[in-house]
Amino acid sequence: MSPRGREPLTRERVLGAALELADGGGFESLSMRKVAAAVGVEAMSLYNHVANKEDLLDGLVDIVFGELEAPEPGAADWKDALRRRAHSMRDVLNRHRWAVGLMESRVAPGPENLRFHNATMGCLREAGFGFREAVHASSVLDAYIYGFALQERSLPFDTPEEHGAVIEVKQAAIPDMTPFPYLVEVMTEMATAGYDYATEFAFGLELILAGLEP
Amino acid sequence: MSPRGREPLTRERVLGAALELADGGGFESLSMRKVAAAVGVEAMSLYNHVANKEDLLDGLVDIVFGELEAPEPGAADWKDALRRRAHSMRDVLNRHRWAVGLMESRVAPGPENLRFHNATMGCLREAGFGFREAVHASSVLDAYIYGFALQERSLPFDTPEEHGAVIEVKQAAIPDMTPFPYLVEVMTEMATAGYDYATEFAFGLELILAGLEP
DNA sequence: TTGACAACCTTACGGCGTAAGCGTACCTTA
DNA sequence: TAAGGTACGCTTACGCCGTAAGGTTGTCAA
Repeated sequence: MSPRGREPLTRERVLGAALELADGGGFESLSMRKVAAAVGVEAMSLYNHVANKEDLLDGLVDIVFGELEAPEPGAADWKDALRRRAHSMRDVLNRHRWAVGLMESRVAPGPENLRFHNATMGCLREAGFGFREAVHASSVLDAYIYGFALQERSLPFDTPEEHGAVIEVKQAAIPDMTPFPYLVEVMTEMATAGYDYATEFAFGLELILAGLEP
Repeated sequence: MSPRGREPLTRERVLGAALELADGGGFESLSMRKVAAAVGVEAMSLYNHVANKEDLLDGLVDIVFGELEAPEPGAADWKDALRRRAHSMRDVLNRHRWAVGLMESRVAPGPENLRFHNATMGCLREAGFGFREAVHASSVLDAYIYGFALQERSLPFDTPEEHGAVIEVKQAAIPDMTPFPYLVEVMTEMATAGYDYATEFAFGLELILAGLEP
């Protein structure tokens, strides 16, 4: 039980506060001191619940893995299962943009990580993919999904209006665009017609799914 | 001219030293003080040649863009031009693994960045792709390439022998793998047969290229 | 000769991750 | 009830980090 009435600090509370700070946009400035302040404690007290900052990040990444919709091994429509898996990953990675580069780079994979990858391989194997083919399929899908999330993360605007404004600023900052006529075309076209990431994502995803067969 | 005979420090020398440190594996611990020491100067002296650390990173990223093989607008075989572009990107991103997450996230794109993207769009437009289709094509290709590089970067081994060793360690660290039979299959299979990134990359690339037509 | 300027310097500030060790409230066992 | 152990919070301190402020010095143009 907790001393002095305050409800007890746990690893879950620490990770929850860190997740909130990271999602709030302050991932690159996320620090042990700020997490500690968010849970009303001094920095060093966190070390009773996480081994170090790396361990804290491992915990965050596994929470994100837990939010992903794992495909069901043995699903009737394996292609649709993979489609829904992909859209789930894009949604989740957009909620937690800081996580994009970290998902597959943890040395110590957490339980949700294992669960998710096991389900993906299971779905492919049960759909009739051979072992090598299943690895190929998950590799190309994940590369595309993470790569798309990476590109989507790096654009500093969300609405089409912001989009246009940013492009104008960028164009103004570059002294002479005449050597790059094809880029000028992209920028003017996008400034007027906007850009829809969801459509773009679906295009590439369907292209890849169409090329996959057991 | 330089005082005291020592050849003058330039932005290029600063970026060169920083690139060497980053490629040497110390990107996450790259600091202004270390770059300064590498060029025989105090940290604050760097600020005569770069605005700040962000500007230094912008410079590094543009150097990497400069190493990429840009496709030629109007190439006879546009598909092969894109294929060579993709392999060039994988090669370069493997030489500069720290750059993977940074390439498309710079607020201020450098001249080599502009040159490369202009060439890519030009190659697609001249191959007969409509404007929207060209954007689709470059989006799916780049997402795949960057995503693949991201996954390749995060694996902490290079040779098949190291690969096996790492897998054994990982498997030993996880208490009970029985809930994840499909993962066990992957790990044992890979430990014996190894894993070839080049083949894996080519598989996905050809799948995507096969699905692209003007 | 003078004065401006560029390039390198020292100093200092606030923030970082975390090692070391202290204090106190609680639980177990005698 | 008393004694000892343990869990969990705390303070302090170290060596890093990026960079603001401003000093020094060697080289030029006027």
